[in-house]
Amino acid sequence: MLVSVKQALAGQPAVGTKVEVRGWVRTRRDSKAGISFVAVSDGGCHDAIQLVVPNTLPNYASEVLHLTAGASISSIGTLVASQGKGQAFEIQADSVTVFGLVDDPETYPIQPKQHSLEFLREQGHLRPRTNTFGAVARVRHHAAQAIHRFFHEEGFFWVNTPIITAADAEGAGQMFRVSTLDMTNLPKTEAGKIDYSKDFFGKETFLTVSGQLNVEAYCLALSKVYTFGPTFRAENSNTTRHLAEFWMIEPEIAFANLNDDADLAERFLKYVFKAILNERMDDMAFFEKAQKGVIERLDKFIGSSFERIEYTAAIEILKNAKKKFEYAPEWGKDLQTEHERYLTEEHVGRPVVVMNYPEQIKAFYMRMNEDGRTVAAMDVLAPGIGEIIGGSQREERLDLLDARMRKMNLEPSHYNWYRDLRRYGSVPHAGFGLGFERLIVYLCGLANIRDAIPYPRVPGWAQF
RNA sequence: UCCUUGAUAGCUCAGCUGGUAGAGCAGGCGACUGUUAAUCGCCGGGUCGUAGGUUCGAGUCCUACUCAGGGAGCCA
Repeated sequence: MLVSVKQALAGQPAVGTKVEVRGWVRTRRDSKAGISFVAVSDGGCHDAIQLVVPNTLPNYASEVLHLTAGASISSIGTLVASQGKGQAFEIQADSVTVFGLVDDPETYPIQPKQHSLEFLREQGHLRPRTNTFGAVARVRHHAAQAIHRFFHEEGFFWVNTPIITAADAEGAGQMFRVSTLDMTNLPKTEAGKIDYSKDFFGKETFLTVSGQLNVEAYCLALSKVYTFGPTFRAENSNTTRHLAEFWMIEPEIAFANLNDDADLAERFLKYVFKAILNERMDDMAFFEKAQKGVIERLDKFIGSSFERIEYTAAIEILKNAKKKFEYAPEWGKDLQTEHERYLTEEHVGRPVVVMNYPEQIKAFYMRMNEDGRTVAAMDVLAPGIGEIIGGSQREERLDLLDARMRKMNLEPSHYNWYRDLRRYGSVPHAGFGLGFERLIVYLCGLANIRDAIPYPRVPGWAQF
């Protein structure tokens, strides 16, 4: 019977049964005792199963001895308890069928050795065969499943907001243009500008930078909703934390305030972290070897309650801190990464929610507080990474929303459908945004976000 | 975009005050072995990122460019 490598490693279905496994060779070791040991991985779990291949097989000399890392095979044999150390079970092979050998083993990029992550980024089509990227892919899948499961269990509906949009959701952020116009022969208006009425949608269109505004409309109908999909930013950011194409999770809850939002963020993160520790301990153990403390970090995160601090209080804490900062903390300015790390790592030593920021540094849709100078915004800061979630209570009062838009030089009439939501049965509501890849970076202890997504897109790089 | 570091064999790297290139791994061959990214021996493998310049002579010094890493800003 056909079994997965994962099953075989667990001795399933039972020692003594004839099983078939299929996968890719990791290593081959020959013994003159008349056998070869072939480690085979099918990617379904971290470890490879060991095949014990006797030299009596008809294709032993012609094929088995030419197996190198990356070759694809299937093998039928008997599942047995291993005589060697290092694995509990192995397969005593009766046959080995080769699907594809490696053309030129010397230049096959994925060798049984440590590769640099930079090198592997240039091998985007082969890097999923490595331990690291196999593990990242599996953790990513389980995280995505846990996220959907969390929201589903809490009564949320998944809303698929559009990828192609006409407006800039936050009035900030460079967008990728979507157009079918002939770039070598652009239609012009009488004023000499590009005539987008001739374009596919009859107007200027872009790839979305956030699904938030769209999902708010569904929130004010279905009460609890979330988005989980791709997002695009054309910023020229060359950092370990930015991608031009990334996946974002944005829940939105009606009849809720900022405290409800922070509660949701806390339940959400703990649920997902718990799921990964329960479901992917094999891969987490592997990451632990590369980055000591990643498991403990998640354990502590799950076990601690989030500290909540007012922005104004946070500034005071930073001003009174003995630590010297490169940028002096000052009320009215955004917290620097060094400030965020200090608050969460040194001052409280567990996750922190900073709440109620000065209005001038936050987006137009965030709700004005009673004090008239702060808005109901929050950032969740985590030890070891800093900001992991940003959210807010939304401004549900039309007059105040319009006032803030004008203050930020946005034309309210361009947002009429969004303003309608405040005219017809408006309610207090709140939500937050989370970059999925940043979550993966944190879970796996990765250093660069380009390794948290299968095919990273960043300025100057769109290979594969 | 700014600052900074780097680019030498398929991969990871060494190569001093300039004197025309080395190791480990991988690959091939052999030895040995129920082996664990095995071990040992031998062999093949390089336009030193690109283009100029200085010099009798450049991997090494200078200039420009390209690409990459790290940091910053922006943010998720």
